[in-house]
Amino acid sequence: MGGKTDLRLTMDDIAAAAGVSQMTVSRVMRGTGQTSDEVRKRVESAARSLGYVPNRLATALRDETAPLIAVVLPTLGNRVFSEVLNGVSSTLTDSGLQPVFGVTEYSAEHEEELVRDLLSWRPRGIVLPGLEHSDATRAAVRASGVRVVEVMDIDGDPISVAIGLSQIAAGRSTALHMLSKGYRRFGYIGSQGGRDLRAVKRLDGFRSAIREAGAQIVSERIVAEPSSMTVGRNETANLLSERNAPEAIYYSNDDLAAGGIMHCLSEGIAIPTQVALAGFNGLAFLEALPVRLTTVETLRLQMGVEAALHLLGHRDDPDEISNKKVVDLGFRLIEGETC
Amino acid sequence: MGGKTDLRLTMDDIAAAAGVSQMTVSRVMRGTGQTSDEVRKRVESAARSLGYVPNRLATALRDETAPLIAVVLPTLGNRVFSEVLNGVSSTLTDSGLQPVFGVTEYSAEHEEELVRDLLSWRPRGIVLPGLEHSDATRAAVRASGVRVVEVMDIDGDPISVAIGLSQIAAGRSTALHMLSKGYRRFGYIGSQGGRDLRAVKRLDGFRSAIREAGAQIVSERIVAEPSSMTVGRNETANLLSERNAPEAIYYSNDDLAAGGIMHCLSEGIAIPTQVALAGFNGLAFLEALPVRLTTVETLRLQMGVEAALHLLGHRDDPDEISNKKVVDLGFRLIEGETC
DNA sequence: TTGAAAGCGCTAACAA
DNA sequence: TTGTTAGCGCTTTCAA
Repeated sequence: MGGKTDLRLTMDDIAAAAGVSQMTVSRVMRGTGQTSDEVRKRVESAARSLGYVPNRLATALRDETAPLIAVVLPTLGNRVFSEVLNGVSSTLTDSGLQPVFGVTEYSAEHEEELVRDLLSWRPRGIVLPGLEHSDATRAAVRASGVRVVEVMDIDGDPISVAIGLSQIAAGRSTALHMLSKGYRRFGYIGSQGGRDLRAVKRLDGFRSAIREAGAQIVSERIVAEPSSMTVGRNETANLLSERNAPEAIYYSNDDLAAGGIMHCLSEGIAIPTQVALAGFNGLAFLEALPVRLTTVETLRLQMGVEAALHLLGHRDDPDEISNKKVVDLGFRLIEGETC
Repeated sequence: MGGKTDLRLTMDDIAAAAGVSQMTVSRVMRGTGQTSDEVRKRVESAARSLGYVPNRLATALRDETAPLIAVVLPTLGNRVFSEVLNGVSSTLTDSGLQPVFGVTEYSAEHEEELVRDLLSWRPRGIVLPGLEHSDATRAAVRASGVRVVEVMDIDGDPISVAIGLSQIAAGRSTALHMLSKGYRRFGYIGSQGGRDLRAVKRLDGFRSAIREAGAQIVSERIVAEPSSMTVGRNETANLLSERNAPEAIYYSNDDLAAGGIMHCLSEGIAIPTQVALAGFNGLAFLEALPVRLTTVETLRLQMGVEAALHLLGHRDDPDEISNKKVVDLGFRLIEGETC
């Protein structure tokens, strides 16, 4: 009971300074129960002057859950995921919850470990990217009993709630649009070495529609690197220099497609007459390009927002029987000048 | 002491299943102390089969500190900060620490509240953006005793460790380059309504060099919105349509400047003969543009990495006497084709 | 090599 | 209106 030498202040310190019990400090801090104005003022001024910061670890331990929302992201290198994170984060402001996050770099093993790590914080909820997870990951989430939302994709069987769009339908839709413009010979440019499973689904949807129409994909280039405008530009150059080059190119996302536009602008290649292009995501910067890209608009920010609202309990819970729910935010094909 | 109905497993549950004491489970989990192979195996298999997930809240409460690194960001809407976050996050992988973060939206009051919230997790360290913080924020950080790193800027007095670059020098350096090319009448385009204090410092540095040379800034346009290519494109159009339009434009960052390039490409305005442009940051996507922007390269990812390493204790501690340290990562003027 | 006791800082429940 | 007690799940200390 000697003098406190630690920097960390506890409610006991404030209690001593204010001449009340520690429990009274707790009540004043939380504004619960009845406390006389007199005492409240004494406690508040003691807390302020000593610079008391509550210890949420203790509260969380007591409550058996921490005011945290865990967010798993494939990468921070792609705007798309920082937009989802932004949606979660901004929705959490003023809710008293904090986001904790980790990045998998598109690896299922990393995801498994990361999910375990994040769950050990006893978060109020967890946001996962996509619907493909290892059995162990699924089991860990289920066993934890925390609310889960899987974002981005709805083509598959969610653990509980999925919020996103049909990636397959988005790919098909792009194909149908391009086919309607009369293109028959297609190229595809992707990145991440095929580890982005949503991109794979889009390509599947795209490919099936192309085949059904009797048209063909003459070349698919999927590089190992992350996507970027530079990669898109270089791969477009490579693709167009192949003999038997395609009339139209489908890119796995807007960054790559914008790189394609840049290549054409630099080389004086006419769009869409010499080559047609289509992207995916509808990123804001496309508006500023000299040529408007045809793309599929997705609602990344809103996915984060809706996910957070679900985890906060401001949305309907999953259906009682199946314990599952799918929220299709849809997509919109935006016809630009590139096909 | 009845049967456990909760989903949450504790070491007691594992202990019961393995027929040992809870303390033995703790030892096995952490791999400390001596445990017989026999017992270790029993405990490990019980933990695995029951799906035990440790409760870090309890450990953290006991340890008086949580294995967390708190990160404060002005916004997630700007690539620059997600790159810093990425640097922190990737450096933390395999260190056993998790990033928790929050966004201030460039508001000092939000920052104050956010910092208090984050400190209540008893993190191992905290990363703050820039050197300008309210007295209360500074006091809270100091009182908490956690390690702090301030990133992005080194023009000022750090709380402890600052890692970044001289924003003022970066602005001056750009001005000197443009002056050396013979431009005398300048324009400036910024965003965030002047709330981005690093941008303000760059402009100060730019302005002083321009004045010293006897040249002038004929127009400054600072919009309230966040920066984007679209804003840059529109504001460039506005600036160039003013009578008495400038010969050269300095933008507060690359997104805005890239928008300027797009405007010129679309309108057939020759760069740099009709108008010269310069940006700031050296973002990767610039490489893909048809016209290479003259800009100042900064090391966002590295700032995050260095900040995390400091907080992990893998870098020198601040000087014993002053308790402060400044790490100047510098910047590099990249001469493109725009001035 | 294993176990029992105490306590980290907080809050629910009960008592005064 | 205020205070006391017990305990959240771990780990440190001491004992067996």
